[in-house]
Amino acid sequence: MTSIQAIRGTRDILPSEIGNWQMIESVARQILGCAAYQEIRTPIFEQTSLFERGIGEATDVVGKEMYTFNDRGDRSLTLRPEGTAGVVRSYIEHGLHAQGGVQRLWYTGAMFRYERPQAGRQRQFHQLGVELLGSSDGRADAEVIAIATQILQTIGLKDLSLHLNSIGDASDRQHYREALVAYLTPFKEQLDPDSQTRLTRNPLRILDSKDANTQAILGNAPSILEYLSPASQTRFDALLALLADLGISSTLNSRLVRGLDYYTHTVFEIQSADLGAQATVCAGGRYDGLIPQLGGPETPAIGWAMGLERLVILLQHLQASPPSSVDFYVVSRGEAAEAQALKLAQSLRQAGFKTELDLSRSAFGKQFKRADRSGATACLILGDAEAESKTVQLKWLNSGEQSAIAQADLLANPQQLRQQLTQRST
RNA sequence: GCGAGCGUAGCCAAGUGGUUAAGGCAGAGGAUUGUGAUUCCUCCAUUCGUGGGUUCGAUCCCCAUCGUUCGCCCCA
Repeated sequence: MTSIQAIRGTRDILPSEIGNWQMIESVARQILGCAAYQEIRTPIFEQTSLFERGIGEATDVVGKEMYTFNDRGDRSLTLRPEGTAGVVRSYIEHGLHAQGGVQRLWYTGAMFRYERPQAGRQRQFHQLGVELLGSSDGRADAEVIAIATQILQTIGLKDLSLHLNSIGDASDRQHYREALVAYLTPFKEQLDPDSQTRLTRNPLRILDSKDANTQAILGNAPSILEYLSPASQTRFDALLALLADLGISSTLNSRLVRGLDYYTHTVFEIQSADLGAQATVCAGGRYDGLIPQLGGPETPAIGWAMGLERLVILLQHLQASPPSSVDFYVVSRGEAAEAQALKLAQSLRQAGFKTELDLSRSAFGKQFKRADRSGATACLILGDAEAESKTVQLKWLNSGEQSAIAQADLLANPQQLRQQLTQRST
């Protein structure tokens, strides 16, 4: 193809598949509204240093996946690879912490990572996420997880599993890191090549290596849970009890570590077995250290993000996006009738009826065929005779019944018309 | 960034080193100049992602490139 096509790793969401997207957004909006979360919209690009400092210079996301460029003023900018950093920047910049108490925020939008496209992974993708800032209470962790679960359930997904872990505070993690390195170093030569380099750069990441041999070696490795301080341990136990009390089942996974540097204590993922290699549909955790690190006041916080493309893929496995059908399909023929048809269609729309006007000027037979295919409940017919008498033929498409009615009377009783439509549509 | 598979119309597809590139769906027109089923007829790829090479000749073989799919890395 020499014609212009969408950039690699980007996708058009076409009208035929938009239904699931809109459904997810409206479900999330409704649930988050009920939980008193407020939407926040932050810019799609930010100073590069925000992500370098927030996400961590050593992470792959920052190291090799960012869309970074210099603008005409020679500032280094980056298309956001995730949502939390921007929200936190905004929180600090506008002093939202000074408004007292906790802030419950949510966002949705496009994110960008320069990666090789694959099932459930694109370069431009969409996330929906929440951030609960200003509380270190275990109930905050439980609330946020419960909301994620509720959203996923309400949009109709099943067979999801919640994986949960605590990675403690910075000092817990430091002690554990040393213990893990001490355990793995004797096996260094037997580890897969990636894990060998991670041994010095980011040893915790070895835990979720997919290499079978590495996993076998990890069988006897120390667990992070043994290195939690008493306070961290108490905190985690409390969260487990709260979740159990909410009826949310979870799997404890001491190998679960997250890719971004800012996480502390609670980390979790919600996975589907139905997505191939990209199984995680929602992931998040607590990030008590991030806000001070970005220049804000000491503020504990927790959040998560869902990958919307992945949700849509799962929904498509369940059922096709529901087709939209119209109430009235208006066919007309002849100059006067066409003009009246346009007016009639417009008044139906103003009254809230979904109305499609045939613009083809082709034979009535063709227009009826299109009416049929549009899935319309009823067809309105205007020809020379109707134009003359200011009437319209109203035809119910699934029964074929047809009757004439004065144009002026069609909307005389909109409630009744709506009722008829509901009855006659199958 | 690495590895493997694939690229024929809007969609799904068959196909072969030789020349008019099956079929189906969708679409357009007509049989039916005011009534949607069905049926029937006609039309809808000078071209097989793109560029180059081998060849008397390439959609088919080779190379490159782009895209895509799956996996690795990593992540939502």
